[in-house]
Amino acid sequence: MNKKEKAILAAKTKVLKALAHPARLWMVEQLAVGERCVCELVDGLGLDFSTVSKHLLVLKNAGVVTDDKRGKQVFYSLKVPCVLNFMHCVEAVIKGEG
Amino acid sequence: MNKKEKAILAAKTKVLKALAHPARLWMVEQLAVGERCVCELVDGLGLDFSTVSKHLLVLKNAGVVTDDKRGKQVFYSLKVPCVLNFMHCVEAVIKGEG
DNA sequence: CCGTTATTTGGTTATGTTGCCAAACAACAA
DNA sequence: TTGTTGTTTGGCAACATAACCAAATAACGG
Repeated sequence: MNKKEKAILAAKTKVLKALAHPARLWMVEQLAVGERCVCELVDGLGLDFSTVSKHLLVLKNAGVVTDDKRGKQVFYSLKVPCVLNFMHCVEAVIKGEG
Repeated sequence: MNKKEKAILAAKTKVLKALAHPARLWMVEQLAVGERCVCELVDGLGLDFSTVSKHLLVLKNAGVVTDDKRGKQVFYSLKVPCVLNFMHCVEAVIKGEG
């Protein structure tokens, strides 16, 4: 495995890691429906504002979501909708497990 | 979010977490080509046997791979090939980043 | 300007993950 | 049986992650 291959692997891992947390995955599924402000996500999750904000930063750094500040609120939306397609496969894995 | 929804979310997260490590992702990509014994994966990764074995256990517990002992060797293979399809999407995310 | 609301940043503590080593186990050969 | 090879398990030290609180920042209204 050379350096370039390692870098690609690290980049892919970053995306997967970003999705691999219940709160973040839930938010991604919400954003699939449509954009949400941070406050809506906080309400839905029942976590601290700061915690949600940090989770959103992880998703943003991974390139999964974008943010758009409008007035006092920040709206997040899904940047790459195909992310959801592979949830079907994840569900297939879960069923194969039982 | 009720208990059932939380359980489903946790199950999905387990699969994503299993994939969200460079060594494990690399192994999954290898297994997509065909089954491999642990020793081949150890050689490819340059990690300790015990480390690789534990990574494989994570993938197995997540339902991503299966193992088959033949003689002294254990062969691992991809249980749910669709897992690879979504790598295309992950690559799209990476490109969107640059 | 001052206060209020929405969000982010910093810091701390608790918890989880990773990798190595050593030891145990399993299958086979001598 | 003893040795050898391939693999798993247990344990520990290093490091990463997640949650909360408190404080900082940003946008707006009075």
